Amino acid sequence: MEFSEWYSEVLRSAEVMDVRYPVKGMYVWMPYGFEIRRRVVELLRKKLRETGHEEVLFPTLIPEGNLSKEAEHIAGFEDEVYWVTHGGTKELNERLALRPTSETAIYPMFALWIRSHADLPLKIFQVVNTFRYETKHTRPLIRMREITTFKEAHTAHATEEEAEEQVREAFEIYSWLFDTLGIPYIASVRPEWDKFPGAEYTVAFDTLMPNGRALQIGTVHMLGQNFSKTFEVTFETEEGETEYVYMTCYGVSDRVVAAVIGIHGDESGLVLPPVVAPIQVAVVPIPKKGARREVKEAAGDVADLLKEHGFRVELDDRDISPGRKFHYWELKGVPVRAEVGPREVEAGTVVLFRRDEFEREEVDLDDLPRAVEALLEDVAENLRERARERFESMLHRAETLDDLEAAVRDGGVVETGWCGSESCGRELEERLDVDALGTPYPDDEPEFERCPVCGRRADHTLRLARTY
RNA sequence: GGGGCCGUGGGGUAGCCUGGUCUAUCCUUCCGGCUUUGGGGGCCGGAGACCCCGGUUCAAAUCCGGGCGGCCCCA
Repeated sequence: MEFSEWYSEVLRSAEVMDVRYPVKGMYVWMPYGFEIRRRVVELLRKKLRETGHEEVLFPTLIPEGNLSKEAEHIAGFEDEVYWVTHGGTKELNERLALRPTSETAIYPMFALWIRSHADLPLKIFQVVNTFRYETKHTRPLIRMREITTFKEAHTAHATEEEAEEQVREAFEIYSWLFDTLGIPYIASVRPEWDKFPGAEYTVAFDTLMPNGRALQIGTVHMLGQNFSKTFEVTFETEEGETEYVYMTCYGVSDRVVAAVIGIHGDESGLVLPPVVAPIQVAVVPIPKKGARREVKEAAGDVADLLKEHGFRVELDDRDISPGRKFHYWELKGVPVRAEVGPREVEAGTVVLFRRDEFEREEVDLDDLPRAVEALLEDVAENLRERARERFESMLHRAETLDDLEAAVRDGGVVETGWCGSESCGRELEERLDVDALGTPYPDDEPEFERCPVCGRRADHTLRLARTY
C-alpha cells in the first residue's frame, strides 16, 4: 500500500484523528490520538523545565503593527496569515493576525520584562496552536492550517556566545526527544534562502518517512540581534551601558507525532514506543467452555498486578473473539499484549506478545512485572534500532549530476559537494526537483572534491531530498 | 502556480454515461438475541446514505452552474 494511503487509513482506523472536520487543513484529535499527543508534550515539557525554561501562554491574536515590524519576518509570512478584521459587525481599527508563529507577540513583552543583565538569560516556552493559510496540499499532522501543538521556546541572552550556547542546548534537547521516541534524524543548517524569516541562521532536524520523503520535525533559530533591535529589547550591562539582547527561538510541532506514526508503523497499523503509548499492555483473556470464570479472574489478576507495578494496562473483557482483540490491539500499536487462557491458568504463566516483532514468550506469573519491564525496554530499543537502520539505508552520496539524478530517484537524502553559492544550490533544487536541506550540523567538513554544478572546489556538503 | 479526478449510511462501494419501480446495491461496522471464543466465528432480527446552494425538467443520486471538501499529477 502506498504510504499516504496507509497513513490516512491508520489515522482513521486507529482513531488518532478524524479528518472529516469541514474546514480544509484542520482536523480533530480523537481521544486515543490525544493521549499520544499529550505524552509527547509532557516529555518535552519536563525536559524544558529541567533545562531552565519557564512555561508561559501568550494570546492567539497579534496586532498587525507588531507583526509587520520586522520586514524580513513579515515578508516570509504575509501570504499565509489569517486576519481577524471584524468584531461582530464592526470593522476593527487595526487588523489582528492569528499567530503564524509568536515572535512578534512575545518580543514586545520581552522589551518590558528585561531591564538589566540580572534578568538574563530569559528562557520561556509555550504550547500553542498556530495558523497558516497553507496553499499546498494539506495533510493531517504534516501540513495543517491550524498547527495544534506548537511547542515553541524563546530565549534572550546578554552575549552572542551565550546565544550560540543556547542553540547548542536546544539541539541537545530535541536530539534527546527524538532519540527517546526512536525517531532517526539528521540536523542541517538550512540554506540562506530557506532559513526562518528574520533569523541569522536556522538549524533544522529532518527525518525520513517510509516513502523516502524528508520531514522537517524541528527547527532552532539563531536570531542574533535582529528582533531585539526591531522590538527594542535592551538591557543594562554591569558597566551601565544599554545593549540589545541576543535571541534564539526553537520549536517542534505535531509533526513529531506524524513521524512516530509513519516511521514505526507497519501493515498491521500503529506501533507505538512504550513511553508514549496510551496503553502499554493489553490483557486478553482466552475463555474456554468450562473454564470461563477461572480465565476471567486470572486475566483480571494479571491486569491488576501490572497496574500495581505502574504499567498502563487495559483488560479487554469485551464479548468478542480473542482473534478480533488481537487485531484490534495491534492496530492501536499497543507494544505488549498479555494472553491468558486455560493453559496459562493451569501452568501459572502468561503469554507475552510483542507488537514490533510479532513474537511470543511464556513467562511465570512471579516473573511477570520484571519480564514486562524488560520487554518494553526491548521494544523501545528495537524500534529505535530498526528505524535507524532503515534511515541510514536511505542516506546516499553522489558526486556528479548523473549520479545525483539516479540517487534522488531512490528517495531519501542525497549528500553532495557544494561550492556554497546560492545559484548552484538552487540549480540543484530545480534540476533534481528536490529541496536543499542544507549543510551538516554541527560540523560541515569538506567531504567532496567539486561542486557538481559549477565544478569549483566543494567547501561544503549539501543535503538534498524531496520533502513534505 | 498549472492540469486532472472524485464526493451515495460510521468505513468501503453499485447505480450516474442513456433522468422515471431507487421504496437506492453489496460488503463491513453498529444495536438486540442465541450460540461461540488459542489469530478478524455462525445464525436470526434491527438501525443507518445520495456534500451544500441554485438551475433545467412533469420528474434529478443521475444533466448544468457555483460553493465547500477530498485525492492525484506536473512546475
